[in-house]
Amino acid sequence: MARIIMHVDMDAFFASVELKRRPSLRGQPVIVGGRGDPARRGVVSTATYEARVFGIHSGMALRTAARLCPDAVFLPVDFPAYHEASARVFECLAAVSERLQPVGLDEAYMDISHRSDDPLGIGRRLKDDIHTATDLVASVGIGPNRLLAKIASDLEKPDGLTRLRRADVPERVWPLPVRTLHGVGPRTAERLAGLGVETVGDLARMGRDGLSTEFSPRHAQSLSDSAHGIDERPVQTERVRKSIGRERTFQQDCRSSGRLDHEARLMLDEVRGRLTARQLGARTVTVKLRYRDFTTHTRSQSLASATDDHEALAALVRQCLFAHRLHRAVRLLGVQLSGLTPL
DNA sequence: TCTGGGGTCCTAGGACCC
DNA sequence: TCTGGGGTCCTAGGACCC
Repeated sequence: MARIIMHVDMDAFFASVELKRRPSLRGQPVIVGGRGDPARRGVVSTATYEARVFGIHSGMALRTAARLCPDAVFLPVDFPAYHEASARVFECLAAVSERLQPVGLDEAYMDISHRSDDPLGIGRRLKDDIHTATDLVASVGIGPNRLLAKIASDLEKPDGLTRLRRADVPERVWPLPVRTLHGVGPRTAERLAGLGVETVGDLARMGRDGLSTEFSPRHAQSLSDSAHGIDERPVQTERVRKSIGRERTFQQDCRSSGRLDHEARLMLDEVRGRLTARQLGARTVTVKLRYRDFTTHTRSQSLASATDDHEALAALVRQCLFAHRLHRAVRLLGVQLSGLTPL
């Protein structure tokens, strides 16, 4: 039986939640990110469509955003509020299909192959339900797989409802830039541009063999498949967490190894709290350091078996930190636990 | 002094074992 | 003394996503 996948994506989610409690800001360029202070280090999480007109997009430095749009209203991220809104959205989604894969707070894939009613009708009712429950607007994409469902949900954003069939790919997907494809980031797009590939259609014409000069066999195959709208990844209803970590960018780069040692210890305390809350032990500790020039180095140490023994983990953190031999100012410090096992 | 913080997956080399 | 492959684990780094 042919699969039918639905992708639901909330429109400007964080910013829309903020506008609900600050209606006076409607119609203005609003940027949610970091501490809401463009003078401090941080990036844009979400911007309203009024702000996007100025070229502002998520991931952009707050400072840069303030330069592009000096009149924008900057707000700090408030995860508890977004979690609450997200929970109500997911109640609506769960009513449509229990084959549900959340992607962050504001996105999900659903497998609706088992439903016999019209997929577009399901999508329309779902959008209505979400709007009634939360006063928020969602875009819905429907396709034969996750890849095309996701592209479809983006096609008519905001407030979109779009279905893409495999047969629509040449006409509707091939003209789009390669960056449209999930898994093609800035680096891959750059390498593709070097091959003269700008659009998804260019990519399809290049084929797996044309790509294999530049990419690994697996990567070439998956790029070629994506360009043809082929994607067999199932909707994954449950996933096992593989790592837990905490990282922090300093407002001013840190040169003190004593301070780093102290901060690393605090981070470990916090991460370990989440570890024990989930009744997990960890086997591997990774310490990450990022410098001013944005080079990043990691150091890992493993134990023979998973533990939640604080002193043992703290000793590993110290070893990793020492191995880095700090002699440069540190911009970011991170502590991550992996090799997670139920205790 | 442009570039957060939470993650996932892939690759590649070396160690080690059979 | 010189020579295989295959498999798995560990570590480091890179790309990507929301």
